[in-house]
Amino acid sequence: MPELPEVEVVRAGLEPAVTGARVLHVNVVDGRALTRHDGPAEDFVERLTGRTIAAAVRRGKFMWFPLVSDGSDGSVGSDGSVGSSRPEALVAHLGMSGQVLLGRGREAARHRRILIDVQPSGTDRGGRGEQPVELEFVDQRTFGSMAIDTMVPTVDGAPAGSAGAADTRDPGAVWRRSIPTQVSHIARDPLDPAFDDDRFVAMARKRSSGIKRVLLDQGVVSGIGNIYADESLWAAKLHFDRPADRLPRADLHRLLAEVRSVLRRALEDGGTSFDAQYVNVNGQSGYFSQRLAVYGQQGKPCPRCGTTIVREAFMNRSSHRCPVCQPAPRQRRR
DNA sequence: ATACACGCCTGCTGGC
DNA sequence: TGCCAGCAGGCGTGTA
Repeated sequence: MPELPEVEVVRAGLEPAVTGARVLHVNVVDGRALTRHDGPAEDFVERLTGRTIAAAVRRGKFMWFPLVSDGSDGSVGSDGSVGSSRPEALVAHLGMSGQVLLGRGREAARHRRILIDVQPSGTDRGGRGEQPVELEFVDQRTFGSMAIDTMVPTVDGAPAGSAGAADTRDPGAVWRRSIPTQVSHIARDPLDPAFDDDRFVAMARKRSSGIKRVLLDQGVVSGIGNIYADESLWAAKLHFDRPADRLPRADLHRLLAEVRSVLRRALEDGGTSFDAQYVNVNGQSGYFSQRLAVYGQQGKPCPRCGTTIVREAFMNRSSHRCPVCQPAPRQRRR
């Protein structure tokens, strides 16, 4: 279940391979991987083939790869677009079980959905032509997908997301301040320098639902899924069903700080893996699962107080908490 | 506007 | 031992 740290690991892994690379060939093995693409597979292939990838960007759990036309230097057109046409990007969401693997001549993964062959730029490595690289989009449950989407300017004028080295290398590029249409409704994530803490607190305090529901609402704050929601709430000593509009501002700010701490630690460990479903671009697992305090830890002692962790139903999914550190709210609603 | 159920999908697990 | 219901869960959509 890739959440922000897992997606960022993938983005960072792809960045050196795809930045400046030219798309040589596209093979849609399974059309279900294009559910986010507005058009047939042929259209996807046509609009991607021959394009050059400017960077690898991420906001929350979405990744995208701004496309420039071949030969373009990324210059700004009169309409504010990059290159000669409307700005476009290859958008990718890993869904529940998506992976992007890098390599050449690898044995085909069982749930291979899309293959993209790219020619790395190679110009910064002595000018010697590098071998083509294969991007393999693998997705067991097909909740993930790719698409070619047009981009629109960010509403706040700030960079659209995390772009690794391009954050400092290309701060002024038009694509930095453009976001794919289908990602534009997604809120910034807590690791984004342009994330507005006060705005998050204000939005949360207008919601009568439980705080966990708010954490999982990608329109309020992005990148958090069930695992990191539970971990963050445990760290902040908050029960998942505490009505968000009754939480003191200080608690929400504290929660935000814990969210960031959890996400950063998970990132350091290469993400959370329970099985082979989440891996980096080289097929390797992350190690954060060994540091989980509550998620999947039902029956085990709370790392803080020793009380047995419980698992409960919430929002048609499971929540994990310490009954002592995270007591149920006094007045349950509904 | 917000809240919430549902469908999408495959593979694993637990119960009978 | 074998089978199948239930579960895992992010996101878009539809309905209230």
